[in-house]
Amino acid sequence: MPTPHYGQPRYRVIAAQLRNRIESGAIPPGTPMPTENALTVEFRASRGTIRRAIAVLREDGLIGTQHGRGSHTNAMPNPKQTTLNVEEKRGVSANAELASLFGVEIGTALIESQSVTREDSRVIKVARIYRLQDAEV
Amino acid sequence: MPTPHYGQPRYRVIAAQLRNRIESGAIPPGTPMPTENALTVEFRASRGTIRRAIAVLREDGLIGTQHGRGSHTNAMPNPKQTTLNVEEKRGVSANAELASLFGVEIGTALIESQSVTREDSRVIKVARIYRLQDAEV
DNA sequence: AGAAATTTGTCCGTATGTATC
DNA sequence: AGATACATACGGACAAATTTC
Repeated sequence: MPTPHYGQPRYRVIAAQLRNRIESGAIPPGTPMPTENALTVEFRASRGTIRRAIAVLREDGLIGTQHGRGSHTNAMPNPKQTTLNVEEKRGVSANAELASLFGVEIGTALIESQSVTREDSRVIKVARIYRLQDAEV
Repeated sequence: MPTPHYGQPRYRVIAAQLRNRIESGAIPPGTPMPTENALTVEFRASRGTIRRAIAVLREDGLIGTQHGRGSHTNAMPNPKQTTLNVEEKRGVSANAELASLFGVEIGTALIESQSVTREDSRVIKVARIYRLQDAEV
């Protein structure tokens, strides 16, 4: 068979279909994936191509694979929806503690960038990062 | 030829040797890597094995590859050495601002975890992450 | 501009090694 | 021990992007 890969290569097309099955819930979290052999039959693709497709899903964290056992869908790390952040920058003066850490005088100008993480609109984490003003992003 | 991969598979051994060449400066940043064909000759390995070794280096960010052109070593993003962190946790009381963000009363106990990033022993970044006490890690 | 050569990308088939059941 | 399933490796073929002539 020739090897024309118009647009998307086969392994990506197969990966997309498998991804669909997982994200749609057809293969629930924690359940085993079909074996490589079964997939070669279903998609009429060589084992190498199937393995590449599986590798894509593994890199994306959708499945895990164990030697001799097989692949299984992962329990999604974020079943709760909308864990997003917003960021905000402002200038602050170094207090005694920060001044000591940075090795500068008290009152030196710092940049504080704050990001807030929410889980279902509830704030669960606030991160503040302090840098000297001269630092390149 | 048989395919015994005692300990490390061939593609990892080859990747390690190439990595050495890059990190030692034998192949300076920004210069082209040997072609896949040249590497198959040098290491007496199949092209597939060579390609896997190259993929390892690419995933590690040491090289870049372009279709039809070849691979080239990357300019290291951090020529400065020792960008490391230390972490430290302590309990704090929510001030007005944090209390407002978390939607709790002023004075509520929070956990502050602080990490300090240094570049050549100089502090360049201080990050503070605040969470509620009930949060799971 | 166009053809040829070079180089990486995809795919197949097969064989063997290694871990698990 | 045997069967099953994933891991590594080889060789060959063709596709696609780039460079060279």
